[in-house]
Amino acid sequence: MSVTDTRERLLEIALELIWQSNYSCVGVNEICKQAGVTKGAFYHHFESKASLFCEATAYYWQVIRNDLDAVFSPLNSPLVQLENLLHFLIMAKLGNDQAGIRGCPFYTSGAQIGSNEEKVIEALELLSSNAVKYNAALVHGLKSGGCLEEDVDVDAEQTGLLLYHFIHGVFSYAHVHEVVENTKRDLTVGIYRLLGLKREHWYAAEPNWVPQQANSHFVEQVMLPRRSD
Amino acid sequence: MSVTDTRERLLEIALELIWQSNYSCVGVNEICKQAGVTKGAFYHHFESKASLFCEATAYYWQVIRNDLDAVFSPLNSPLVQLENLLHFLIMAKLGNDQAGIRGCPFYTSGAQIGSNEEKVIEALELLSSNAVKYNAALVHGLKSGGCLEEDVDVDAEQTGLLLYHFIHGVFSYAHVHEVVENTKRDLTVGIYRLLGLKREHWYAAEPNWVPQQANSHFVEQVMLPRRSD
DNA sequence: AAGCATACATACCGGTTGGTATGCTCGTCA
DNA sequence: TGACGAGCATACCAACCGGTATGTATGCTT
Repeated sequence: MSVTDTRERLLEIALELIWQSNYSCVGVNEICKQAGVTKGAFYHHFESKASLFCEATAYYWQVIRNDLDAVFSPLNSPLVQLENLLHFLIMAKLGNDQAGIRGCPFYTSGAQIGSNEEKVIEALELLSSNAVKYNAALVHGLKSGGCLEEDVDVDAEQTGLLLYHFIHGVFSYAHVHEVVENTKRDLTVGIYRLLGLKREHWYAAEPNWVPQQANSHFVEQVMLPRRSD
Repeated sequence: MSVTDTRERLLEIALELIWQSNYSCVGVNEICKQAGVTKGAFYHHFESKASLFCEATAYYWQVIRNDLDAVFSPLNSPLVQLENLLHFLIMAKLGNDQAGIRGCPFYTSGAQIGSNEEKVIEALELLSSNAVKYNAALVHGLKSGGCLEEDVDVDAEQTGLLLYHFIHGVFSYAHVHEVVENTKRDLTVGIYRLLGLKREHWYAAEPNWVPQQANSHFVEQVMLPRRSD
């Protein structure tokens, strides 16, 4: 195993475990066990569990921003971008098999970290603000394209934030209650409505986004009970 | 202290602590300490931490359903009900002082409980399904009153669920990131949009709901660091 | 007054947590 | 060839976790 391998492996496993469960439920021991390394290796590469978490957020963002850039590629019309987003969300959170639901690995974790660890909160804020920026750009494109109902006193930035809230609300619920069936439908309708998408554009475009091979290693399966049993 | 006092006190303190933080971060020791009782008393009244949590959900529901019934009183027009809901949410989550943000005490807790403890998941599901019912009733009323944009293929039940997702998304975020300023505005706009509320009814009615005195004891302050430091 | 159950208080338990101290094994370079 | 640091493995730690065993004060019943 090369030098950077162990480190990356720890990051990936940690992400996967936190994704399936959440920060406070995932112990250092469990991470090491799944990664096939010892605690000595862990604390050789990371100074603390929180530190790992910080680096994992950056790592996570680095991974998904490629996908997001593809989803929101300027080559795609705003309507295609929208359908791409929906497709991306469904794939990322539910996966191909639609077996288990992953929450956002970070969304529910914020409240579980000591408030003294400001670095972590900052990392989370960077993540969410970036996500909102993508959303806002989408809104802006749709608006310019005349796809949205007129709405003078609400700007793209705010609508992007509304989308962010809603999306995480949906998946957070789905993650906890393990219901899948209506998730895609609810997600779609909710986003359409929050956008104020004109009715004639509902389900109008076909998504052209496909998961990038480069990320498939990231979604490799790690077997463990979903919660802390 | 009377017999039922200790028990109720434990329930209330536990709720308050979970509210400010979350299930897995709140220990039995901390609950006992804040409640001013010993562990012996705790395990005299509750057979486990999870059991307490179950009873707390029921207790919580019993408390807020009075408020919800007042918010959604048939004496109020649907538009007033809507504004009441907004008012209620802001008051319940942000409080009068707008100092700290409380997440829903249960929303983020689901993922932190052993999956073997099915009872807890059931209790949570009852809670959320009840909330959705209230929302759905509101949607139905607004629709009957002709306040909503026509939307043939989305029923009241589904819209109620969308509202639920969005609301919890907003407060979950606010709770973690401790931002308050735009919460009320975002919440309002998002709900209006998800409802498809006709533009002429935005901000149209005045809420007539006021917090019930009976619940004020429930929101008593408990001092502790917000997260598990 | 005897008997007994309720309502706790105190002390303690095994297991797990995040974190550390120490030692070993390599490849590298003087 | 020998010093040395990077990259770990092993063993261990105090703190804390949820939970329990046992003692005790109080009040009700008979």
